[in-house]
Amino acid sequence: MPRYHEELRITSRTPDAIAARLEELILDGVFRPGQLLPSERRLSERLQVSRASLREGLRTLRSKGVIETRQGRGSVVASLVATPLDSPLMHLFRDHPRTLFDLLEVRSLLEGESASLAASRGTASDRVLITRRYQEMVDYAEGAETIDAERLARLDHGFHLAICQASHNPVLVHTLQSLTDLLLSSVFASVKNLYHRPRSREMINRQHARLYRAVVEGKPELARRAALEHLSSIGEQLGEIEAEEQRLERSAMRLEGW
Amino acid sequence: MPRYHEELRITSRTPDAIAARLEELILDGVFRPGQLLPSERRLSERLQVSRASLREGLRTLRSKGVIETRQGRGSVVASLVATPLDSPLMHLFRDHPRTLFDLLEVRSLLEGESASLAASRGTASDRVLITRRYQEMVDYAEGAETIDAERLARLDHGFHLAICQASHNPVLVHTLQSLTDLLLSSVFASVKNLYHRPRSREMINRQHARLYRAVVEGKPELARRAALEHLSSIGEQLGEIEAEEQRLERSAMRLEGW
DNA sequence: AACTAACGACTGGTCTGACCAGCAAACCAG
DNA sequence: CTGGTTTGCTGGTCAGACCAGTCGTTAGTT
Repeated sequence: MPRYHEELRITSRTPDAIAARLEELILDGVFRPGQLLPSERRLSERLQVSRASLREGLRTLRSKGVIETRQGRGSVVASLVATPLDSPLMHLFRDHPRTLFDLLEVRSLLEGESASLAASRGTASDRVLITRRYQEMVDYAEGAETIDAERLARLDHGFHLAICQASHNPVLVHTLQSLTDLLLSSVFASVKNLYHRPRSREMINRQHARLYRAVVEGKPELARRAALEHLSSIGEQLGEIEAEEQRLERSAMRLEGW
Repeated sequence: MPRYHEELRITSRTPDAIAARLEELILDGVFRPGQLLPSERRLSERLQVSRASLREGLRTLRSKGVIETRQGRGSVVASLVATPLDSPLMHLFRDHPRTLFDLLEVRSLLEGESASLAASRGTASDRVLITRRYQEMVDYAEGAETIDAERLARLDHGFHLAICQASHNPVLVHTLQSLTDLLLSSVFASVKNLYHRPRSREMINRQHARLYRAVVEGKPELARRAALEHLSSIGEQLGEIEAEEQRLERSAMRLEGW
């Protein structure tokens, strides 16, 4: 029996409407890159269409590269941009550490805007997600007796990502994401060190708390300032660590008779 | 009962194999542009696959623009002249104009920062280069009797790029560059229209002049504001043009008896 | 207790046969 | 000849079935 579910019929053919609807959901952040979509059976039931039509809709998304599907597993939202590990910038970073600060400069700008938008545009469910990420991070930072820097870094990243996604600007999410990837892949070692220094960790915790409060309480300008200060202080810490490493390296070089 | 027609199973999933096979037939000239394909029932029988799979295959071709289908008529091979360049999230831009504003939002932020940095950090030689680009652009805009929109767009872009480079932040240059590419490749037609509208062109000229002066005179905040206003006004203009095009498209659809 | 093999409950992939909706040519009454 | 109706095609959609990977759990073995 053909259905007349208005929402999916108005625009055009059913499968095209399905594809458009799913794309919207992705843009709205309901389905996020890397996330597993509901199963075909569930989706077709939810959208009130047959699985055949649903599948045709999914197929157009697949051919556009928006989702990836594997039998037995499901469909996941593809990351909007494949970050080429060998990007033109990577070389700059290896050869010229000063670009690290250039990177942080741009990131500050984007993180600040992102926090501000999250505070002003964030929905209730965004705040729930942000809170969850924040709690996970705090729980681990305070609960664990031995801290795995890599894991903490991941939780930290998750927290910032949640805030960014609450900005409801996919372009912003994407841009910030790729810059973060760049940062992590170039100075990951230093970032790890950051979490090993008790003084740095304390400061980071305080800044996270301020940022978190500003965002969930919907105070854009406060959120922006908190993000900016957070980033700039991280920049300083990273600078110290880099300098330290260079001193170590140079003394090692002297030891080796250079 | 599932079939095991070797020819269509070896490579991959059935519908993909179908799409590939049909593309081959088109390339071989068996089906020519403009020609009506056999009906779905006939094709599915001929290729020994179910109509559902055949339809998924056809849908892939449709989303690639290889065929066009109308209910009650059939599917015809599209003239395969224009091969549009494909990007993962290009489709999102075409199908969801709202992301255009997300893009402009981020670009404004970066252009503003870029202008501000250029004003505060720019060296004498930076100012020389910026001035040169600005002059080239103004000379062409005022001197030529017939204006080539594409050339003007290139000069415009060169001006903004010179400013961005004066910020002395390679990361900023790179990020802004990639966003600009994205913008141009998604709405290039609209951008061109921008230069064809006398009112828009005048406004752009005035804004360029203000931005230029602020930068070379070393006034960061003024430069940022000029850039922001420039971008936001361009956003408005693009919005108008897009809306106009949609109106044209819709009336064309009515003409065709949709 | 630790490993492994088998099970079961998912997932997507495919098939079938049915009915609806649009189109066009054949047909028939005026 | 003209205009409306019938008829048989087309794609569009649906429900329900079964096949085929995947993964967590559980029962059996070592």
